[in-house]
Amino acid sequence: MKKMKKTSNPSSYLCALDDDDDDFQNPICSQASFRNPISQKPLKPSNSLSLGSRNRSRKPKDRQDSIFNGPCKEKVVPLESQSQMVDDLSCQVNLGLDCVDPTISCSRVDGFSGPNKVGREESLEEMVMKTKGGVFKYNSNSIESRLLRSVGNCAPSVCGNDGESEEIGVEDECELDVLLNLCSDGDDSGNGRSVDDFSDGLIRCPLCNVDISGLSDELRQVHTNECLDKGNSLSEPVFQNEEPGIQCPGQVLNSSPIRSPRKHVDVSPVSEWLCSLGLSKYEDIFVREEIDWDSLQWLTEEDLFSIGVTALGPRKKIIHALSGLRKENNKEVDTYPAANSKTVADDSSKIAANKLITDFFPGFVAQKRNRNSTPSGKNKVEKSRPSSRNGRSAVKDNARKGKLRDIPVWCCIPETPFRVDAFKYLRRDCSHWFLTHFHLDHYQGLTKSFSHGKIYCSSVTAKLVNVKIGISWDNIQILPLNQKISIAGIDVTCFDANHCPGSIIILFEPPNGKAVLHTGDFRFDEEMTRIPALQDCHVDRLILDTTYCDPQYDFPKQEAVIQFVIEAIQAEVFNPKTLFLIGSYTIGKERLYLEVARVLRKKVYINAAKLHVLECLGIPNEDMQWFTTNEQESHIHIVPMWTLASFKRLKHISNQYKARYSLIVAFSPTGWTFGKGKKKSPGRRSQQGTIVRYEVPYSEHSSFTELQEFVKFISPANIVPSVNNHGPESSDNMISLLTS
DNA sequence: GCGATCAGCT
DNA sequence: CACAGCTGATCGC
Repeated sequence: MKKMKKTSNPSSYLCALDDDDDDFQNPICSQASFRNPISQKPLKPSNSLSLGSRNRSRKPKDRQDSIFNGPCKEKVVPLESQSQMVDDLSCQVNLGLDCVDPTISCSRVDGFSGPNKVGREESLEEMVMKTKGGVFKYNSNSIESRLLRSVGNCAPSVCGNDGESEEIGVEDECELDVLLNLCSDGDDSGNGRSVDDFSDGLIRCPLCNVDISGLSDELRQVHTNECLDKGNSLSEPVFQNEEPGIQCPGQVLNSSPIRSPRKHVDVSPVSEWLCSLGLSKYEDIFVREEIDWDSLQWLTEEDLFSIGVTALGPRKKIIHALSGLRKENNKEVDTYPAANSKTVADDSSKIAANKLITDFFPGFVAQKRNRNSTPSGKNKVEKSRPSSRNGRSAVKDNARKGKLRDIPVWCCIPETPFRVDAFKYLRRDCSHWFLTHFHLDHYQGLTKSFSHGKIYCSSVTAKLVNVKIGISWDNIQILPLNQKISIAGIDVTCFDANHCPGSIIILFEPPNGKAVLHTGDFRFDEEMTRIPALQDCHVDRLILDTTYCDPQYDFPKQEAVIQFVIEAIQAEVFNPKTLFLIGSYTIGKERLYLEVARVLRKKVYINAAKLHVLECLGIPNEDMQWFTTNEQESHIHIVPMWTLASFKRLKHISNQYKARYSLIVAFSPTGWTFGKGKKKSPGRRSQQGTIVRYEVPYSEHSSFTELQEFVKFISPANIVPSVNNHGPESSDNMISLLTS
């Protein structure tokens, strides 16, 4: 495999002292941290730390000075800032390399690996059991364990072709194929004209191929709707190629575009619906009885019995689901007046024909809007909204008209009936919803009323989805790590994304050989390059987490930052009147504070809600012991990130704890610390009175160089940035940065 | 009253 | 500028 770039070049993190007193940097610490290849040299447990055993011998004054001067003092001071530093160095704490004993193996950074580092496969059942029993090991997400388990796991990839074979006949293409290809998401996978084919700069009608570039959005819609109406008269063939969407788990997808003769009754939505209920075995019966979507609604329990669904369980399941369906249909009828039915996509019985016309230009409208919106607009899982002036009424308007928001291209997997992190765009033409991890911007739109099929995610995410949102286990399918499984006839393999607990990277391998790798949010790790499935697979489309797709974001490895935080705390931990605060998200940053606890052998305080969440992560008991919900037991508190965002809030906390603590030291772990104009240090320090805040570049997203490494490793034919993708311009920009 | 959605904010 | 949220207002049921 290729040689990884060393991001922790000591010199790159050295910088001059900040001009601003309030934003003082300690370059000494940064150097100490980055010289230390922590990933190879384990941290030393605190009980054997040499640092004056945590400064017990220091005088009170020294203590005060120490924390205000930065966390760690090194004997060797970089030349450029020595003179400025000297005044501040009032204590001789020697941290950094000197206190690291390379002979002591601290389990740490692979603390997230562990008991599950076993060289065996973990069956789906086992995973479900473990998850349900609350003992699923978080560590099983570790790269090591994952790798071990992946050995021998990955069957020869079906996508190992040269990327040129177009087995789904290009020559068989007809207008309807084109339409269906476009429906599948504007895929550029080769057969048929797709949005990417507009590279001639012209926007063409997907149906008649006439150049409609000169028309406004509205007129394009009108034009294409007219074509659609014409096309509807051929409604029968419209469904001919819809089969991929109705494949059931385990079924082998027929890659030939020429399908077996179709019945006149369209049962595909029914089949899909049955699959979503886990009752695909009754599909044949429904086909035989020619039960289409309409007649489905009228089925009674007696009918079911008479056609052969004799088992009570499935019968009840179907009846229950039908009643929900009817309710929903009534709702839809109310919400979407018949006059607008032409543009209503929310009817599974008309999957293709009634697709929103804007869906035929995936990304286009959204991109255009995004270009008009402020560049600061968060774009993750799309945040394109109409102008804020009358945004709300516009949204309402759209809802009334039955318009659905366009699904961003990075939420769709071409040639599959799958959507990824697309719960904001729920609709009934899809019943396979993948969730890469449990962060709000990825599961937004998912509520306990979800009834759109199955949610596919890791066991940790599954548990959170169940516990925190209230989704029934019936609607959740746990994806095993490093194990190729077949869903709707498409090979799917998941890998640990090294983002937050339960986060996954997903490899989709449709029968056409054009594999799609969706990273979700991820932090690249060299270990990923040793995953056989990723080594062997030719990835046609890489849907990439481009959060930090800018060379300025070249932050250090997590281990280095963890070390920095540990040292910073160590430098002051002797002082019982110091309160340490570490920021975290709902999930995320666990590795940081758990490591702090383990190395310092100090419990950290979390509130009950946080404990509840952590219990879902399958953290081993030996690690759970470091958490306490009794705040008296700890002076290291885990708090939400935004608590640390402003000194105003910190002061509020300070006041609350006036009696107990005279000093607050807060750590805000965020990659943005490395933004423009920010100092390249592992701990940007600022202070107001008795409150000290470190912004530490602890990121759970890939740095720019890591992104480059990953792209080089995957060598995809196409890249689709999933973050900060405001349209072709920004997308192309990011891609050229990555591949330069 | 409750859940969902959204704007504004950090 | 914004990781991944939170808070409060509003809306629909």
